[in-house]
Amino acid sequence: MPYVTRATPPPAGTRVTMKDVAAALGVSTATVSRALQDDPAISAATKSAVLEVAQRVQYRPSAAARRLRTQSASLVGVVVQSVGDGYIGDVVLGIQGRAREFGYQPLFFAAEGQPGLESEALDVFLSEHVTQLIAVSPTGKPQLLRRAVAEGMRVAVINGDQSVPARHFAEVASGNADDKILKIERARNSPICDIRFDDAAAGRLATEYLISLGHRTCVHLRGPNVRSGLLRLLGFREALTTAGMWPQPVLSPRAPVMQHREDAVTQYLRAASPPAAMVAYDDLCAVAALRAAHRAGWRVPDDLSVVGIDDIQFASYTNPGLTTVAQPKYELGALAVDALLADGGCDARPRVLDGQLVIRESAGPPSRPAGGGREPRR
Amino acid sequence: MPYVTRATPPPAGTRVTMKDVAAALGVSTATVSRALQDDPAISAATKSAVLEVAQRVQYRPSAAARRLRTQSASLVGVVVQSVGDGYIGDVVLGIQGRAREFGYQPLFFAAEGQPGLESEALDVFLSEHVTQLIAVSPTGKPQLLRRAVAEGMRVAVINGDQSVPARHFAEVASGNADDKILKIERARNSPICDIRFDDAAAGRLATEYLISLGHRTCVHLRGPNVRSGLLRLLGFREALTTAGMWPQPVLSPRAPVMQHREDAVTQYLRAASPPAAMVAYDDLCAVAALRAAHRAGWRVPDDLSVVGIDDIQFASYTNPGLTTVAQPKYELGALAVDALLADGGCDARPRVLDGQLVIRESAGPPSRPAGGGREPRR
DNA sequence: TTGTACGCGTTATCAG
DNA sequence: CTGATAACGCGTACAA
Repeated sequence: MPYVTRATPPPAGTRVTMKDVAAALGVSTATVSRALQDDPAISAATKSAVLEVAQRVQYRPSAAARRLRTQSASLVGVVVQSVGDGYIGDVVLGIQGRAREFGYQPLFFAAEGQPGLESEALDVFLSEHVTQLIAVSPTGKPQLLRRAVAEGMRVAVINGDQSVPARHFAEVASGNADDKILKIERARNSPICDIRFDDAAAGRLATEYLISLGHRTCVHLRGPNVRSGLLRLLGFREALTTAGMWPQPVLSPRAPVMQHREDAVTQYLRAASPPAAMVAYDDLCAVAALRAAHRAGWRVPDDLSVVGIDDIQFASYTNPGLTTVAQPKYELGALAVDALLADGGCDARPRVLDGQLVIRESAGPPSRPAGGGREPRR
Repeated sequence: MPYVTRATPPPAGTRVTMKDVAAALGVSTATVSRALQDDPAISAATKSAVLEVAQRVQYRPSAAARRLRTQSASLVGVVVQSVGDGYIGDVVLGIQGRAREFGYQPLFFAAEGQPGLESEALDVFLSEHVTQLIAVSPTGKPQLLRRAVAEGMRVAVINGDQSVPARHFAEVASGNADDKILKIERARNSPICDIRFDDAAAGRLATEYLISLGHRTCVHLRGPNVRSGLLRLLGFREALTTAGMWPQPVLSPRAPVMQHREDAVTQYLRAASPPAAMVAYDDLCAVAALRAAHRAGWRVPDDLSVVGIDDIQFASYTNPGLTTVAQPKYELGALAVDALLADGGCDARPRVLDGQLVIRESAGPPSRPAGGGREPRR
């Protein structure tokens, strides 16, 4: 028999509604509705008939009508800071992929760190009946999040960060101030679920890898004054302490921009002598180190081993390819959705995910066989 | 007088509707509706009163109800292929920024090149009453776009590309086959508006820059077998022809992946001698060239000058910083919105935007002063 | 200038 | 198992 005759597509603007489907079968719209949502109280025969017709006439439910009727949206709002920072991509995919499994649709909004845009994002979400919100690495004030919970939204934060006083870094870099750090870790906002990367563990892992390669001198390139920066430094120190190699130098760029990072590394390299090893706050910092080393004529990894953290998109394209601790980006996104939607979204326990070492070419054993500790010769 | 008493936020789930606002003022919902949309037939007094109350009780219009009533959505669907390829970010911003000016909200969908996802994206858009669609550098079959126009959507394509036979590249690289290229350029889909980067001009600009620096030997690193690749090669050839330097070598990686690109460059470098110059298909190809040069011990830009095209996010972080022809990414996004929304969206003329040279460190004059043409000494 | 009444496409309740 | 009916929140033609 010939292929099903496709109804000619409606003249651009008209919609096929349930009424049309119902009329085509001589049943009521209620029946159609029931068939479409697998209501048990319906005969198998009519159900399949409805499904068949709906398919043939290209029926699509009106999200607006459904939303109006049910007063619930199946939408999850997502605020990201900057798109395309090489890290957000897979997180977005994780969110979209998992949300899809729940029949939810993500509604993305790029806030670019502007409070005005954040506020507008919330207005849009509210208008759209969005009740679930995911904030991806929010950097600014927690204003948006507070307002969101005040409006009755469930919110999950992926890698939320917060400023910490600069002196905490100095304390960790020199003395023993773990208790302070832990206190910061407690400061949580209750109706918000935290999904995060284990920064301390990542710092530890990166450092342990360099130690295992035989390095005896290992420097840290600090990140900005935020909690994740502090925790990665903490992990760095822990690994070194365990190995009996603490203390080691901590490089502090004057500002969290590429140029200052390069400067800090350049300055260090001038005073040091190969071979050395470095754990950078993140891949971007690692890239700054790579550039500084290149300019100073140090070869990577022969003279300087560098390990980054994050595994951004570009980590495999640096020169040489960057060894790094990868964030489980897709999973972070997926878990945020789970936190909001699984089991009715009543599970507010924070999730902490471990990183994974990705070995490329920027770190290797010290070129001269590792002997006892070697002091940089001035 | 004390600050306006804020009504306690509704108990999480309840919505403030027009009815509430109307009741608070003792007017009808029609009046409220009119006041909110600047209907001329309303007294200034009641209008301001309504506005004031609406503001105080945190009224937000229900997008769903409005959509159902007006049968139009103020939504623009956006399909991107891969998020976070370092290029999409600013385009997204341009779309969001301009859409906002029209009171439209972008609805993003990452299709990742999977036809299944593309189809689902369309279903979602249809359900959401989306009638305007933007596709950002679609790679796959034009299936999605065809279906979209069949469903009555207006669609704009940013940097749409299409496969071209591999032999066209060979023809351009050797003979004179411009007419074929132009024919390809004609093959357009009518109800679709094309917003695109001028690939040929970019190829020309990159090449002219190298020539202006004094290079007499200038090689091209080919991209994949798509139209943009062909056009950039064409621009490369035009610039060289004008300068009386054609022909020059065209490197053809066996497959459009980083490894093969590196291999192609490595192979060329082995047979050549410094100094040389190269125009890469895009920044990623340029990065491959940088890596190959680094491994072969050639210094950039002293021994090899490299110019990329696109100016992806990471171009300023390569080692050395990449000189490249920047796409006007934000503007591409903004113009796509204009094409759909400005003047009722009846303007289907294609827009072609020029690139801009961004000078960083990867290209410089040949280290030995440029004399007559120098042949690579085998 | 304002109010009344209706319908957009669904789903849920209540009869049958 | 199925049909009639009401209501979700808003915009608008029509009446006042």
